[in-house]
Amino acid sequence: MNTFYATTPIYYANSLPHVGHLYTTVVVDCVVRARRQRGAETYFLTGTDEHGTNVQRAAARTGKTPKEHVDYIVGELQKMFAAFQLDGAHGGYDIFMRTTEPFHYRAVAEFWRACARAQTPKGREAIYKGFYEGWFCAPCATFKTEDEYAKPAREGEPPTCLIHETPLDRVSEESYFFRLSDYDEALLALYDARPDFVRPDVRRNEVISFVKRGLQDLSISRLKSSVSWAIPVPDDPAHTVYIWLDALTNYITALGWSSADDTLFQKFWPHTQDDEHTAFHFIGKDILRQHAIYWPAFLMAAGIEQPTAVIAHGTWVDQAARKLSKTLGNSIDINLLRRQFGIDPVRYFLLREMVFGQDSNFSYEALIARTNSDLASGLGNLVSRTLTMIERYCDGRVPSDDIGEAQRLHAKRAGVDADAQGLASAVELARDQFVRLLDEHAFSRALETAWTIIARVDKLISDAKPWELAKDKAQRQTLNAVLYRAAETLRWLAVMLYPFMPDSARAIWQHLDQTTEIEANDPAKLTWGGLAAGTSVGAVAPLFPRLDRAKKMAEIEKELAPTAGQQTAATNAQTPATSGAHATEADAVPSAPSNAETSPQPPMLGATEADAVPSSAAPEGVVNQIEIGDFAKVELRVGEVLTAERIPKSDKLLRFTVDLGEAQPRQILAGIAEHYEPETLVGRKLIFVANLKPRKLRGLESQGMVLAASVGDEGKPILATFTEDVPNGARLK
RNA sequence: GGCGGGAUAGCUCAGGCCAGUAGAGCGCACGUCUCAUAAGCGUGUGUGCGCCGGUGCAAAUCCGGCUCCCGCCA
Repeated sequence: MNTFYATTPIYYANSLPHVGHLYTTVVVDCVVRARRQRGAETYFLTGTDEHGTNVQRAAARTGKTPKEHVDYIVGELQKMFAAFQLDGAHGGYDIFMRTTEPFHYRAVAEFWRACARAQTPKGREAIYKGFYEGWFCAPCATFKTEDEYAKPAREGEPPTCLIHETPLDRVSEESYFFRLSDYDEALLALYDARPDFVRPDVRRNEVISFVKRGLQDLSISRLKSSVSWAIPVPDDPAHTVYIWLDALTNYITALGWSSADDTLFQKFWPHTQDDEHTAFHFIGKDILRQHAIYWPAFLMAAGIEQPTAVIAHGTWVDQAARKLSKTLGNSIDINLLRRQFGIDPVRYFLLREMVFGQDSNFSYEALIARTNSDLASGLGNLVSRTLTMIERYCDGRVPSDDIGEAQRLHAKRAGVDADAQGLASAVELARDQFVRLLDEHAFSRALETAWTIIARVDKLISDAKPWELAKDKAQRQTLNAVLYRAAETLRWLAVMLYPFMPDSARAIWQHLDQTTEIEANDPAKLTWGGLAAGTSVGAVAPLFPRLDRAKKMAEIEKELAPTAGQQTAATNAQTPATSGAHATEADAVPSAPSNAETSPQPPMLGATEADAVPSSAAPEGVVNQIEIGDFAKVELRVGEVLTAERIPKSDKLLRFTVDLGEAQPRQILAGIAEHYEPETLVGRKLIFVANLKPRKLRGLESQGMVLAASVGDEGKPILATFTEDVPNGARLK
């Protein structure tokens, strides 16, 4: 029997569930269900990557231990997956892998030892001890090269991360290295021998050109004193394992590699490259390098066969082509999606709208449009009209397809073929194309193909006009044949669409009173005529309700308003919703170093950017014009935050000391504590009103104010900042 | 700066390697039907192959140059 192992990345336990998690997991769920139909024995892994500095910090911020923190995140993810029926109980993943499991600790140590024993292709030891010194960005979890950080404004201060704008740490410590530099030729040979190893081609090209440029050895440990929340290096407890080595290894430790019971590993991990045993890693394109370079190199060192392929997909972006992130306030509330649209329409949208591999826009408008045109008017309506007619004209029982010899003339007169040959071969053709496209993970095109079948049957019905035939007793068999053909096509569609929309497919399946498990039906083996005459169709209910666009948008807005802020307490998640992002890398996505969680306004609601911002009554901004002299009265200056702390017993206030280029730093208070963590602001250069009359707040004098955009109905602040370096005290005018 | 990908109808995309009268879906307009979820079917709409030049009887497709966007790298 064929086996098929598919993985999502294990999601970094730093951020709450977002569209990226949902998308990758739905993709893998769809692929796995499709493979099961095709007769493969499958194993579906998802899970969480739970170690590292970022988790440690996020935990500290919320006053939890790292374990408490990751348990919380895991709970949220599992709740989300269960709500979307992606969990094991609903035929989804087989394992929710957690890197904090004891068996993983043990197996990672074993994996490390296996690498340490190994010789590189160039005959040297694969792991060696060295010394690493460099500027390290904790949020990025990587060392930064000279052009990846901004030089400090003053001598003797640390540079700042260009991405996070936070000061870098000078990390110089003893470290183990993986001799990645010795694997370049072996990796290139792998990509060459197996052109499908990295998909799609764009990504493959990227990987190859990266490797061709030469690889640097990879630091694969941290001192336990600097990163304690991690797996210990075997036989050297002063060190802990680098997060990516830890995380990537999960794909085999989850299968019991090196454990007493490695049945799953033996069964599902490829031991040779053939079509019988395949293993696919589905990832977001943002974590390509780790999966297409590091991981294969690690596997080579450990002497383990490679997976079948690493498949990278694109990112969901908003209409301005920006990544969805909470910081930008354009993130999508996936629980809202489920409540407002339901699981299957959301699945359908994700798989239909994104051309797999490319980036794609996410908007509620598009989701409504898809739901209405494709699901309600298309599939849902066809099911409804077919079943209704069977109910009305055939007493609710699927009629026979037979048109007797004597009746053929009648049929011909009504424009109906005597046999279903024409329809059957058209549907078979579409089916073959569908199966092929699905194999290639061309989800959107596979669905397009399935929809050609729907159009074909709609036309069949329109042309044959069953409602006319029903009036003519002589056309009884013609009517029966038409309705049979429509119903039989629905059976095919149910089987084909099952991986995409399991619930809806089952609903159709049950209407046709099918007793076999739908998943046991291989679409490639569908044969025409499988539906038995006499089958009772049961009561008809709409599969996909039509949505009133305006009403739905209003509901979404309404639902977004009160939920904003609910998530704030959860965790400090710098959450770029890159698809399937492994946050170790995902955090490298530009995002303000804040825990600005709330997204009070739904910026994706409007068709244009202008719509995205709730507009007050102010007409075109012509009210309240001022003279240039009025503006000149305001003294705006660049200030660097030297210290920042919460004010006791105040939820909102932060106390800053700010260098405005003056002899003494100033004390300035700002009401942004609900949205920014003080420690993330130290070192940042912000814009201040320097000539504001001092005033006392909570007994402390504030000698100015900080500038921030006020976003949404809640007035969520987003601090104004510079993308280039500016000297402290510089005047804005 | 280097490498890679892309620029096709209002929108989302096919076609491009093997050049032969510009495609699909959505949207929009009109017509039509009434079994059906204001759904279906039909017709039309779109005056679109980023720009310039070359080879060819013929170029979205091949060649050269350019512009813009995206990704990876430096």
